[in-house]
Amino acid sequence: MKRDIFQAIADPTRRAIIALIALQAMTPNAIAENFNTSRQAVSKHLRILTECEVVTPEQRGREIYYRLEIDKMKEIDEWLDQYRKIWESRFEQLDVLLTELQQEKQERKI
Amino acid sequence: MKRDIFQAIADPTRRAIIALIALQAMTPNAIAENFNTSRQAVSKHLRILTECEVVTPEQRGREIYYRLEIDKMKEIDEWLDQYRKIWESRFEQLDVLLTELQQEKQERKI
DNA sequence: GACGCCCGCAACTGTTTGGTTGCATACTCT
DNA sequence: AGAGTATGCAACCAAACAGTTGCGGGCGTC
Repeated sequence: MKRDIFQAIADPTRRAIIALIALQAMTPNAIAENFNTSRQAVSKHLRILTECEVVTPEQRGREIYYRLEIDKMKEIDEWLDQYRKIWESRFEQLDVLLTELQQEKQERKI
Repeated sequence: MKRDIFQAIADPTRRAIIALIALQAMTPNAIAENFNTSRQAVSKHLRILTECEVVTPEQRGREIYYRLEIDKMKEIDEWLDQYRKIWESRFEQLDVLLTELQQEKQERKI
């Protein structure tokens, strides 16, 4: 079964889990208490997130803390980069257009 | 039916379509020719992408050109921003740690 | 107007997914 | 060792999804 980061963030519940554990690792029970979902549902999402390596389990006694692998988020950032270039170049084009219009205005004044 | 940009990019075929039409609008047939998929399969993905407003159809004669709404990509960028802050702060912490180690080294030399 | 493209829509199929329920395992505390 | 807690795993279900097939409606050319 091939999973990727994009599938991981496709589900709103999973995005909520990611946001929740971003700042500090949490246990499945603690996560489930934070929004109205059953522990088992959270557990299934955590399994998927673990498979995607977005999240890493850390056993501490009888509890398992799940920690966000922030580096995986960078993968999305890298993928987005190709489009960032496009919207930045569009912005530059708009900028060029605006300055051209400004120049025309100036020339007409003369 | 609620769709969002994250569902749009969850499917690899859809990411390929997005990448394909990023630079210039294309028709469903033209898109389908670019990778081994049927026209109808592409058409279904385009419908989902249209519902997510990632893509906009433009009728020209009997052809329909699909154009990428690059601004929708910015939404992902904005969502990613909260995590970007985290990994940047981690990097800074690492930096602080390194300079501290460096200082200790210096002090020991004295 | 008739034919040939380009395309969306509806019906159908096999697969995946999100969620629930029940059970087994492992650790902690007394 | 026994009770209680934290958790994963398998089985099951309904809904969603990706893809195929067939059909009908525009548009353009002859």
